[in-house]
Amino acid sequence: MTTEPIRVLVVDDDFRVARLHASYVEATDGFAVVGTAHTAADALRMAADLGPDLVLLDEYLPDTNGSEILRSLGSAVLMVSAAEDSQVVRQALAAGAVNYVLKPFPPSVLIERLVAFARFWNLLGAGAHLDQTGVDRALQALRMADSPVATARKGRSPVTSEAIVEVLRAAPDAVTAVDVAEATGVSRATAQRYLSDLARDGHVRLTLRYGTTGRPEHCFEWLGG
Amino acid sequence: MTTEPIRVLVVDDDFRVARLHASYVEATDGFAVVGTAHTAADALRMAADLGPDLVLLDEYLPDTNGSEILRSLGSAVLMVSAAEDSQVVRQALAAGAVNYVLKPFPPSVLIERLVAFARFWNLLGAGAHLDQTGVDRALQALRMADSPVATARKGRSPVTSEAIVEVLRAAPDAVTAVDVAEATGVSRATAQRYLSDLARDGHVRLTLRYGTTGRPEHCFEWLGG
DNA sequence: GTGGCGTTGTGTGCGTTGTGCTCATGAGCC
DNA sequence: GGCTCATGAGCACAACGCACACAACGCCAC
Repeated sequence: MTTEPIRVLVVDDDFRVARLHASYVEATDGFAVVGTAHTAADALRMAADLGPDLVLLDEYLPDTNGSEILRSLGSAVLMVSAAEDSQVVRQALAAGAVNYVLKPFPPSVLIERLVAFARFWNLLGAGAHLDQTGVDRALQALRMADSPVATARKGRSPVTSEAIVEVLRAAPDAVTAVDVAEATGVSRATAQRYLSDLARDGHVRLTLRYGTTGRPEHCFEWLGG
Repeated sequence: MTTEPIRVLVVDDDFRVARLHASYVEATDGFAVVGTAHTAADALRMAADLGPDLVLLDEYLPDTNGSEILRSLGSAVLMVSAAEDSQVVRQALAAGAVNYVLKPFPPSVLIERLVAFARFWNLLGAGAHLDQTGVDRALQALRMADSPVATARKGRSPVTSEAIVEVLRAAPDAVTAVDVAEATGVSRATAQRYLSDLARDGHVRLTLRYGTTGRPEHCFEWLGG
């Protein structure tokens, strides 16, 4: 699992912010910061010199906008910006940013997305032949962090969500809704509500237990993240 | 909800394939084909002239590779390619392709992803301010079509259907209902229910094995798609 | 050759069991 | 004190396995 680290170039006009982001990257398993830039010109030069796998790019730079140089960097780009205008976001994502993080953000938001990117990167790094399913799995891994587990979805409580995820993490293998209900103390119906959310967002793998008569029971397995 | 259509440029070296893909695009609500190109040079020129919102790009072009011009097109790119090498796929996705469809594919695969792209596009087109949740929702919409939800028929489970298709894909040649039942864990009756559905919809080829006494056994062979 | 018979796998009604939805209730938050 | 919102109970139905009727072959006697 431990292949060579993903080489990251951090770009932000504010050198303190850049240092902060770099520290987040360094703190994430499988990542290494290879450089830091504060202007678009520097970013382009360093990207060409260092050939990073990923660039953390700010939208607001002193010489030009981040989205202007996005295509010229020659590597994957994760936008980190305070630009909330949807046109700007759409432009950046259409131009090829793999993700878009709005400043300010807690460290976990960036780290989770880095982890997701790493999983995506490694899934496609095996060098083997792929089918459509393999491509889709990789893309889904990339999007896994986009719906945080402690989500603020309608009718769902972050506390309960956290408790259920904790049970799934601790479980050695697949568990049923009833197992989760008993372990957390919530009712079966509530456990199923949260578990089906997690399955829909791809955080857990859903399998069915056959063999007994009656409708098959759902088994949930945590997929990390 | 019906804003102006998404303008698409179709690029494929084979003009028949390009025409086919263009017909898929035209058949999808909210999309309009603004041009067709067969070489990388043409694609670049037409992209600059027409300013499409989305480019359907083939990897294999007579003058250069699709991923080479991916960054220079100035619009969102959906890769349509037969290149199964994971390095190529990773390169293209890192360079900014919003999706990657492996040829050959049934029309539904492309159309579903186009619809997903339209949802993504419109979610970010409102022009309003966004928060992180809004960005994530848009990205999630883009990935919605990537998990092929197999069946919506009454009394059939998508999960079971997926499991059975997986066995059929993995099988080197034709398998019987009992083989599928043992491999997945479902009963023979259930396996036969799903297999006969697949056969009726034309996803598997059904052959009969004679020679032994008794009723001939059905053998199922995956047909791709 | 042909019709009856045994054999083997297929298809379907039925009971069973778990899921997901709706609605009313109790816990927080102004 | 009214409001929202997550939870639990109850219920409709979804999706299995089981068992049996039936279908489609090979075999053999005539």
